[in-house]
Amino acid sequence: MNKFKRYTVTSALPYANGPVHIGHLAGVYVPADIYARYLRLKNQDVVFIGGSDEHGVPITLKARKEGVTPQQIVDRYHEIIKNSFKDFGISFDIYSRTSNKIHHQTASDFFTTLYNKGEFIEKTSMQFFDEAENQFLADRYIMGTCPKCGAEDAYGDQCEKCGSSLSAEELINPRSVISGNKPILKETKHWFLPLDKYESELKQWILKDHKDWKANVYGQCKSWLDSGLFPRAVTRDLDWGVKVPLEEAKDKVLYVWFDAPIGYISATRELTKDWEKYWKDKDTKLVHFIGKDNIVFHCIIFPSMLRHEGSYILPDNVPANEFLNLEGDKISTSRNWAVWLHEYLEEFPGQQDVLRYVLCSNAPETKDNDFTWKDFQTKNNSELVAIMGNFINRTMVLTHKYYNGIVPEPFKDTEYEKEIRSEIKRIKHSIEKNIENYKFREALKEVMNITRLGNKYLADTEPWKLIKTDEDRLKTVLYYSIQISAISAVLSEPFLPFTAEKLLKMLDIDKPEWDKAEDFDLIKSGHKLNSAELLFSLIEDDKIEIQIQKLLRSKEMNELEKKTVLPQKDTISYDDFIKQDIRISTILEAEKVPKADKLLKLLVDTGIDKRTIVSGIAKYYRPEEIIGKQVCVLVNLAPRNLRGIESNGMILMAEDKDGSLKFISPENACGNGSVIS
RNA sequence: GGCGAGGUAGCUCAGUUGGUUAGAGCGCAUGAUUCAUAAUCAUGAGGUCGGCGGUUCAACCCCGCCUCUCGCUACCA
Repeated sequence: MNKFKRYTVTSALPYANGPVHIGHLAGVYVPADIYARYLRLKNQDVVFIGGSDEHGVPITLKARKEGVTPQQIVDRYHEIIKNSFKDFGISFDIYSRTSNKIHHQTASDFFTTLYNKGEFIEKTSMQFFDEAENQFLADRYIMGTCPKCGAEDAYGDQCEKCGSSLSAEELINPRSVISGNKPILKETKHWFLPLDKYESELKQWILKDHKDWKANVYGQCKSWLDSGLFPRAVTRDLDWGVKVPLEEAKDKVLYVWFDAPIGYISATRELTKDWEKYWKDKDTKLVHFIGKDNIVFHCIIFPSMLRHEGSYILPDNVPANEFLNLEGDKISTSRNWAVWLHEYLEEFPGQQDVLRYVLCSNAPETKDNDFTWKDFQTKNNSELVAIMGNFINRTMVLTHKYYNGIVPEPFKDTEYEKEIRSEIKRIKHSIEKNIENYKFREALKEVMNITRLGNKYLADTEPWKLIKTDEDRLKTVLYYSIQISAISAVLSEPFLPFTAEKLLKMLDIDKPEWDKAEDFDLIKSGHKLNSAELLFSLIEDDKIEIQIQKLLRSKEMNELEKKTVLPQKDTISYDDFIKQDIRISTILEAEKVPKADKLLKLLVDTGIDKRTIVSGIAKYYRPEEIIGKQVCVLVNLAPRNLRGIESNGMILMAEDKDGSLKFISPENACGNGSVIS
């Protein structure tokens, strides 16, 4: 680890449109914090950077919906996020935000440098423009009728009714979300980062030079690189964000993914005048902690920006984690299926380390993992309390009972003490090696092995018997137990900072350096220990039950949500209705469309003719079970090519709230071609 | 369908360049123990290492096919 003179550690910027939950913590902030705390204990020069990502369209939409400004939205969540991180002990050297002036300046300068070097390519295209509001409309700002399902409230990028991804030009009767007016198409110019040109250097840098990256990270990069990169727009027609520093683009802002990672740099600038050595010196090790959804930005796009700006170093590693699930289901903000950090801090006051411990020991380092409250309780009660808390308590109580809390003078080491010394040394090196390789789960296990070793030591030497038989031996055993306690305070600090602090206070010593934590003289003989307190407390069933009930309520709310029906559509005339020609038809043949997950190719007898229809029902019906079934078919729908097969009509389906589809069939057999009206 | 990551004891996970009886923690069972928040310590039960085939003297590890989970992506009217 001596290859580098200093470290720049960044953690993904949380998006300031909601609070932080355990998924964010387990994936990014807990590991990043452990890493940063460890480096500090090793007396390394380290900056640990965080901040809120405050730009982008979703924030402007949320603001509009609530009738407030985007700034008010981000102010609100920035405060919540920042405070909860602080209370949770995430030890940022700075937690900044991208709506800061210094960030706007930094991002703007960054763009200018790339612009002046001629890195960008410029492209002009037609985009929707709201004349009344005098602004271009992002895809999310346009609504219209979905060309695929006819839903009237499809967005410019996606129809939420049918799930199709769309481009704004496809919408029928597009309207501006802002004014309701019909937008016009207007020419607009944008700047693109030519990732395609960087392909070969990226291949060299990642695929050849960084085989050491985690399998999931390396694999995903390889996948992107192998399938070919394309230029990516770095500007948008919006008014919330960092203004593009060009006269001809004064109504445009930088695309949020372009400005957000620059936020790491801005925050460092805000932190120290010396910021450049953390970003531009070859002797600095840059590490980005992120979740797997961010791999492409941090491994491909941001490094390309850094490299071509010219003066920056590239990340040495990007240890991305997978996702954490909650009680078997995906964590979801919109479904309120989450454990929110700010709520945890209120409901489990003073128990930050329990959550830190559970999230680290079960961190999704190699694959998605599951957080359950039962597991949370077990890990607290039978690991933190029973192993670590218990050993400390035993040591404290014995010392107070036999020597009034005064650390005794050791008599003579036996083979056992020599073993203890070498085992502690091994554990310490193992923790170091694992942290340096981003294996925090394994490192934490070794931390627990320290007090596990202590418990065994006490059981084997039986100091409660020695008091009657061999006091010299007793003094040695207690001395060693106290040293083990002090060592565990140091080596557990990155993982359990609150506990470490409490323990040091009990032992009444200052925080020693990491490298001293293999010497057995952190506390001198004759030193007086403070009174014993419990490091951890048992968590009873009722406390866990409350949390489980809380989640069940979320589930019930979601069920209720499912039962709410869509509002009635606008009134239509009878003439509108009878334009649709719906007939009873019988399915004659059915087969899966190759290379498509959802499609079945059907031959149906409509009474009028026998025709082919392609339908997206493969997830709900198997071909063989639907042959002979009577269904309703919209027969006069314009034909459409799907996967190269012409589909002549549409099978009418009932769609449940969970998205599952069911046929509409006549109660009794009915002649093919019967009209439905 | 394509790509990526996974599928190892009841649960959560390790398994280094293929080499004799596959490991850990928790949980479980039995025994020991009392300094300790019934916590601790010892011992043990429990796995055809997702399935099939191949390479090899030898495969959890390499190759092929299949299957399940997660993510990205394509296809639903």
